[in-house]
Amino acid sequence: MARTVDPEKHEQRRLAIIDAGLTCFAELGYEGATTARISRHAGIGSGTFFHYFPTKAALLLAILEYGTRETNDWFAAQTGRSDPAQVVRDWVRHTADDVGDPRVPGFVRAVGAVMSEPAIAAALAADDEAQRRSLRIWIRRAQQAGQVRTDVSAPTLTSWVLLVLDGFLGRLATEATFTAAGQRRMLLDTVDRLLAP
Amino acid sequence: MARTVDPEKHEQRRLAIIDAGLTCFAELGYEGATTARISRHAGIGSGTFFHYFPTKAALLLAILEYGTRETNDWFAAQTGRSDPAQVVRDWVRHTADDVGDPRVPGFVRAVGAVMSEPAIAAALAADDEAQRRSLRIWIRRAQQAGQVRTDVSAPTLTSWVLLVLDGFLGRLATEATFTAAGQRRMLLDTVDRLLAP
Amino acid sequence: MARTVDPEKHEQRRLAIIDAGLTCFAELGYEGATTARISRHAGIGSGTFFHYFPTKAALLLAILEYGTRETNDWFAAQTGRSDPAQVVRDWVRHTADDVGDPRVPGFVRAVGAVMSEPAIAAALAADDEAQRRSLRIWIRRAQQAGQVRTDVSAPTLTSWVLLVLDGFLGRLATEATFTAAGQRRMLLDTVDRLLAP
Amino acid sequence: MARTVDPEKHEQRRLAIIDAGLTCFAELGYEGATTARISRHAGIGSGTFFHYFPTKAALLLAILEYGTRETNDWFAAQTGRSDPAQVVRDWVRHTADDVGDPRVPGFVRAVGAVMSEPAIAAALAADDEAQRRSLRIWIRRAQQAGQVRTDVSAPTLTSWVLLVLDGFLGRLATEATFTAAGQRRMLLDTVDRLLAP
DNA sequence: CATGAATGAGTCTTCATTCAT
DNA sequence: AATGAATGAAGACTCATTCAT
Repeated sequence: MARTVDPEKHEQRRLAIIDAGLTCFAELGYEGATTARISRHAGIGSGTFFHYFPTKAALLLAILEYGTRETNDWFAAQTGRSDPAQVVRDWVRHTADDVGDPRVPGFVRAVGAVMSEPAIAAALAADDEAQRRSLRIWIRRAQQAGQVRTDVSAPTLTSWVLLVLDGFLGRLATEATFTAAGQRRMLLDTVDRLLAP
Repeated sequence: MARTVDPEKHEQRRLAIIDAGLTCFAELGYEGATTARISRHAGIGSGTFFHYFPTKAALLLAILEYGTRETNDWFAAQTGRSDPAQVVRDWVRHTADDVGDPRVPGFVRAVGAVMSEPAIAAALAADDEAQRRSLRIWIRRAQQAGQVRTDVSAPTLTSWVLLVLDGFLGRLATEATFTAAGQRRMLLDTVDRLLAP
Repeated sequence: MARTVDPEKHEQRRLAIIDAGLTCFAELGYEGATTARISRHAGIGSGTFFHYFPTKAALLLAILEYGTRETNDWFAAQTGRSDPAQVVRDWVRHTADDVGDPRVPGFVRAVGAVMSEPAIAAALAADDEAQRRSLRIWIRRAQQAGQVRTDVSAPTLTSWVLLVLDGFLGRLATEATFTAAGQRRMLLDTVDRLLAP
Repeated sequence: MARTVDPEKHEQRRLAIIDAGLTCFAELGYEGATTARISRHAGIGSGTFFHYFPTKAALLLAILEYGTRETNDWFAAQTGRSDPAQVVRDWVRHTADDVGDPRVPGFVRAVGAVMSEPAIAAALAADDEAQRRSLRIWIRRAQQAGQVRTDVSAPTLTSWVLLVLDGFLGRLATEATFTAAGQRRMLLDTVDRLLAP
């Protein structure tokens, strides 16, 4: 009996749709990116889309979860490292690399507009929470190691590191001359200044 | 011949629509905020909206221009001051006050997603440019006065101050516990650290 | 006690609106001609329109009735003439002159599209009937005088004269090179051929 | 991979919409015929309409082009005939048959009012030009064969034959007692009189 | 499973008409 | 009487989602 489903091909297509969604959302915004256009971009029929995602919002959710998982994976890989301040710096660097993908800033802006949907707001919050939780751990350790200022609580410092990364993303989307590569050193310097004891 | 227009009432209503637009855009996003809902919120009929703004996009533009004008007015009022670093700090404080209006962060996110419309993208760029141009002048003066570091060019420093303010706005929208009032001191401290020689 | 109404001015304005309506309907079609535009064209406020005509359709009706009255007046002025065939020819010539006004063909086309409104269909029928009734009398007399063929009934011949005039109007609207002045002689010749015994 | 399109059914439906459009435009005028009503008449959903025609104007255009193509086909089928005057008469008869469809006069009137749309004006002009061009050829041949008068140029005679046909259509729409069948003989006689040397 | 045609709810926008001044 | 701001009903068109093939 032949397998009618090829799980590998299925996953491949799923990723193709996620990729197309990232691109289209970034270029056109959430509402501007029609399921038909995303489907065409992914090389599938307009009805096939709904074999992979029950709704358009579900695709957005999947993209967000994908990002959350990557965050978790990255931090999981740092387990056991001994220089906490360096882990924080590495995370900043890692994020700066991620947003080298020119679609990311556009995507983030696109998503910002759909927070009326509770499911999406929840996913965004979960994504943020994932970053904050992991990062906070290392910041606290860095404080305990005397590498980072202690006049401000670890949760607050964490928010401020994320704040700088958020702003970094925003500038990339706003100023044409502001590039991830060109401003990377300044980014690290700014975070250092923010955290310096 | 009786005058049928009461210019005062007209301006009042125009402002009411702008206010309703700000609220609705912030809560529902640009696409989510229907003209019908904005009209209801402003207490006018659905057709009346179009007596004040020819299109929905024009309302958004008007809100943006309103903000740009306020920026220009604020900087115009600083002319002649002698402590440039203090002007920069005052601007940061002023911005922090503005975003005390809880609608502002939501609005900014909402708008970020509509950059497909060239007219809106242009208005956003103009708004950003207005801030950057004025702020840069004072930052340069602060550099010349030795109040601010000179290892980074004034335009870049300007971008980074705006980056912090952008990120500040973003955090307000993302983290429920992150409030403008509570983080105001930290904001000023961060900008000080960013600019310190 | 001052007269608040100046009947002369009132009639003047009424005619101005009728004229503006003729122009706008001709240029833009019935639906395309908004009451606002007609009012502006007539030099009055958009609300004033409705002091003179209760609805937009009523304006169209008034224009049609104006034409009907002119037709009746013209025929009334021919009473007592002794050469019936010449009266018919004069009517044709008179009509050709009327449609020299370049708005007339456009207006007729515009009106053709609104026959769904029963009131307008009735007015158009009345206008046509007015022409047919008067013209038929003279055609019958011309038959009795042996000036016009008798193998076809007077009512039918009347319809065919009107048919040629209708077609004349249509060509003016369709062919740019077909002008009232240039085709006038041909028009009379064609009617002569149509009626020749 | 299953074919999801049945081209036959697609064409069938397209024709159903064209037919419904013809009926609705004729009865209600261009503006009066809403896409919703046309869709209901064609037995399809209101959104389906736009799978077949991108705009309402495009439907009108399609109907007009359909007529133009029929005209061209008819004349193409006459190639090689030896009695040019008879071809002209046949064309007149053919047209009279076409307008036996009681929707045609209404449709023509309806369309006359939409000449503000340049695309539609162009299609109407193209349709007229198609008729004129083909008809002119045969009229010129008839002149050369001595069957038709030569005191008037072929283009002008062509316009006048079309004028009579236009007027015929108009009368059908205006006078209830004027029928295509009843006036057919008179139509041919009138054209004969118009063209007689 | 894949497809794309079909659907209709929902959007922005227009405009005849009303009415307070 | 004149004005033009206000109104809301209605229309063209879009698009997420369904379903027969």
